[in-house]
Amino acid sequence: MTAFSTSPGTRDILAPDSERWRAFQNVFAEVALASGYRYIIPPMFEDLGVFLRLGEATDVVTKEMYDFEDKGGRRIALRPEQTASVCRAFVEHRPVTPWKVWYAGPNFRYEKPQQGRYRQFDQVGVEVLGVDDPHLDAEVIALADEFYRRLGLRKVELAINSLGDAGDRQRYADALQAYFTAHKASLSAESQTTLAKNPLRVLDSKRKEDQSVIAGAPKIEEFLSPAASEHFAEVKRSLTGLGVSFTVNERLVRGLDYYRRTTFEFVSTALTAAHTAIGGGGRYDGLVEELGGPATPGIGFALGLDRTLLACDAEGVFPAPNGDVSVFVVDTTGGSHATRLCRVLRGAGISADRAFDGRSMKAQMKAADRSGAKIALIVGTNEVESGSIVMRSLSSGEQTTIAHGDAVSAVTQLLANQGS
RNA sequence: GUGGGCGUAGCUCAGUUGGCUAGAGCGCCAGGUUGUGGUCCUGGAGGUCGGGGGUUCGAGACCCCUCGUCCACCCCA
Repeated sequence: MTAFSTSPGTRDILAPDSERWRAFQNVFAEVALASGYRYIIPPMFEDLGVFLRLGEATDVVTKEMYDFEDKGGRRIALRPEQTASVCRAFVEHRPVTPWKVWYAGPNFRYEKPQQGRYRQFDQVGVEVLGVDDPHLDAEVIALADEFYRRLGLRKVELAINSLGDAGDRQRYADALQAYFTAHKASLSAESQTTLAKNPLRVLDSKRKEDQSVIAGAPKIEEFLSPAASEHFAEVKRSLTGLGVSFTVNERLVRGLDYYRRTTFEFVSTALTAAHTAIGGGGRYDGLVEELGGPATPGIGFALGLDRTLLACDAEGVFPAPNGDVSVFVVDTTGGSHATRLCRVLRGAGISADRAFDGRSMKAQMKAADRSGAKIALIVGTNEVESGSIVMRSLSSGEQTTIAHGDAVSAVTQLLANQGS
């Protein structure tokens, strides 16, 4: 019989990585909660239509959607991201604005896996609905910046841009369409294909043969309305005031069609792989409306958990937390003493483990060593007769005999001494 | 979806132009140590060589297909 393994693009996250993931999400939760964001848990699948609003020209929608028909005949899709779900939730519940939420969890995209890219991938992120103020844009960006700092990352660069309002964006897209069409012959075959679908995305091409054409392309700046232009200027002023360094990248258009005005992206310069973007986001004024809600401005970002952790590895920061127990109980009399001792210790808030199956003392000591415990409590026939326990420091090898009832206090004291 | 590399023990890998019952290190189990781990020594368990088909007297090695994985393109976190 053939054993099963995980589906392509998915994997088991085992300890200690799994504990690192939890710690990662905990740090993000702290940062978000400190800024007034509340936790939201949207469903992992929704009506396909929710995600079609991401834009008909986006690959996420056209070729990467995990969609299927459920037993009730509904068109369902596993969420490829969470922004659309949050907006749908906003329309459904109509919370008072500003509505500030944060989230963490898996998304699904049917792509070919490679480094830093999986079919099931985790993101953490925030969204704010109902606020147009450029100071919010700065707050949101600064929040991501603060999070990276808390992880210990230093080699993260922030690029920002403004795509203008819907009208600006459209006029710019038209201008790009005209420009690139005029220079079509000089573009790569891939970019020519892209041009037909979304001229903005041609700016994103990394191909060498496209660079000279891209360099001469019209700039978004010239198409921004006075309002959008002033909004962007205020975002930049606010960021500068916060001490968040950034560069303006006029070619930063990002992959999802719903972006308006402010867009931003975080890139790790410590990563050498193909995917160095570890987070990004922007404004999506108009998305709520498209989902059937009232005209509502929105902004948010999502950070890729995998990629950010890869960046952490590259910088040698944010290691996995220690998951070792404090005490390991060795019982050579059958195991019932270990059962009771573990219960007492755990009840007192001291993490404890023990061996099973009546293994030899040597084997149990080996297990104790491997457990990473600081202390071994040893109960053999001698100890049972005298009502005592041997307490051994696994680092120094020193051991003392304590009274059976003193286990918690003696262990607490020894741990305190070794803790420093 | 396209292209390339790689699939041999739990892990990392070696296996000469195809040739005995497929190896190493680490890990695991047991013993050396009749109550005590981390070092050392000895022994042991564990592999349908990703799967299927083919060539051959003979295939882990060669051919075809397939699956998986890694990397890159596309795109994105």
